[in-house]
Amino acid sequence: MTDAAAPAGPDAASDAGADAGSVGDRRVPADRGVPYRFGPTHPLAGVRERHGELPAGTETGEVVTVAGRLMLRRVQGRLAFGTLQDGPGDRIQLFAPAGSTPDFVGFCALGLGDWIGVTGEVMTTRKGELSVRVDGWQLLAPARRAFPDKWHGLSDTDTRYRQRYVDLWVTPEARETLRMRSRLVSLTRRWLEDRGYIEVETPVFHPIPGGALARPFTTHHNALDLDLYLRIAPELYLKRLVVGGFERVYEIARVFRNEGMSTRHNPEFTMLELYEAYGDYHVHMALTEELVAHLATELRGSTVLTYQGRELDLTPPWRRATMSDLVEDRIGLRLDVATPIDELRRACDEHGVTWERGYGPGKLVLELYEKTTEAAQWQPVFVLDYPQEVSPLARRHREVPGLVERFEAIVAGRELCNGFSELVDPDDQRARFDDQARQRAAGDADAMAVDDDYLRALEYGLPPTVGLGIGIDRLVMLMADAPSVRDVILFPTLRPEAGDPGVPGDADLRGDTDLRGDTGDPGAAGAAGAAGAAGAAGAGGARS
RNA sequence: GGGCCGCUAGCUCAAUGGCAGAGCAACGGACUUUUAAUCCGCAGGUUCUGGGUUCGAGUCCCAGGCGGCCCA
Repeated sequence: MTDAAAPAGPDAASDAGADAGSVGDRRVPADRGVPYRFGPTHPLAGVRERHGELPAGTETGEVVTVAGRLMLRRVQGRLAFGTLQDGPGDRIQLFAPAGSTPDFVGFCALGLGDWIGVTGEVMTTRKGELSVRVDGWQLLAPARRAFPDKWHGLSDTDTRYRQRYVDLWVTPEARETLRMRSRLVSLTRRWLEDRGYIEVETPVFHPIPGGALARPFTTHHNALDLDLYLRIAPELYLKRLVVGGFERVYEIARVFRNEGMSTRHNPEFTMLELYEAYGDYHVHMALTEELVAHLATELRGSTVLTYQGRELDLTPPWRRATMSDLVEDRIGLRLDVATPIDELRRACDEHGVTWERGYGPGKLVLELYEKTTEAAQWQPVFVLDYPQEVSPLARRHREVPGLVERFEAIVAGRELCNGFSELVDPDDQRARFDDQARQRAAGDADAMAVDDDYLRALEYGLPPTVGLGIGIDRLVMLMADAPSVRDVILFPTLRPEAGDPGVPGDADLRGDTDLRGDTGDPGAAGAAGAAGAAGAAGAGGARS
């Protein structure tokens, strides 16, 4: 590997280096002298691995080609030092004596943040700092905007989220968190596939929003002249696949819920959903705790970790407790779906839980649990056996009337996952849908609608099946010790920046437009407001 | 939706109601072993927006925008 000729050898690099001397002038077109391809021989961590501890003043004789951004620079007359950083966040010093560095002046004129490629011998300085001597170098991309303060980085969270491309360079925690997310997803895929699960992709556009109690986003298909919903859950499609004979399926699904935003809620988020034929909810409780323990071990080196300064022990098995038991522990009242409704309402009033007339006993119990008990659970616990009233897709409890075989794992006071023995009886499912439709008609925007095709699928036969949804964003928050969901999402949903010309005029969004600039008549766009006019102006400007 | 906090140079931050500043970055110069290099010089502003109070507003008041935290 290392002996292979570097695509940009010292000679080639020095030629380009001479050309790059003009780079100090930021008005030069961005790709002047920038190659179409570059071939680093090692990531910076690789250079460090190969030359761990060397005495000061060593010349290794090994020539490497590395690339990254110039993050620091110390020019000292006839000798210059630079600090190169690469994508994974590793750094190495560049050592550039005027006598041997091609276009030394150009090298010294590089700006902080510029991408460069460097070829040279690995060595250590008199102080023992591992360095690459700049025998050849090449500009790969100038940073035409000033990089943030080299010491303080970015502090404004808004800017960090909006300009993640900068944040990832200057905020190590952001880089580590978001790279950890990627590894977590990858590990999850491998782990599931090792257990016979196959990954599928089901539609994002749903004619009927289903699979969860949540408010959907709407969109419109022009050619079909059809309103569609962005999915709030992939659940009903995945269970169709179990009917179709995919006995173990999973999807890492981006879902969309048109609800409030907070440190725990982004309008679009990622849910792992999986379904396993022949299993009941005990199967997926075991799977959940094993998967999470596996991820914790791989990502954090232990199943015991700290989240926001508090210890969290994810070692299986996790505690299992019924909702009624947990509520009783918390507020000292034995309540369940068989409790008279007046008593439940009184308990709500006593604990400051708001309720509505339409709430049945199940909804009241759930509200009480969520408002008084859920956030108090820190160590992982499987909360078992939810009211049927609030679980329209879950199978009746095999022993307790009015309940279903459903569980949620609560970790650090928050719901991490939700699973249940799936409702397999089409008649029962139709009754549940009808009940939901009544609630919907009564004004509950979160309630489900009847999905006839799903019922038809059930009529072909869904075997005993268990299903599970795990919130990937929240899982990453736990693993990365992140306080906000926005820290684990590369580009969290934000309002557009003020004066953002990126919003096209309303006319541009209608069907038969050919060119944005031509249809955005500022006069006609008057009703569409300033954003429309700005959009048209922006498009026109870009074309001139 | 409510409460509190924040918004000043590219970045990080100052500024009793009295000439809007510093460090870093940029720009010019010195410097051959630095580690956030150092030193000299120079330039940089719609103080988020719009009103108001005042002789005078970054600062006080009102409205709005964006963000953060807490609550619902």
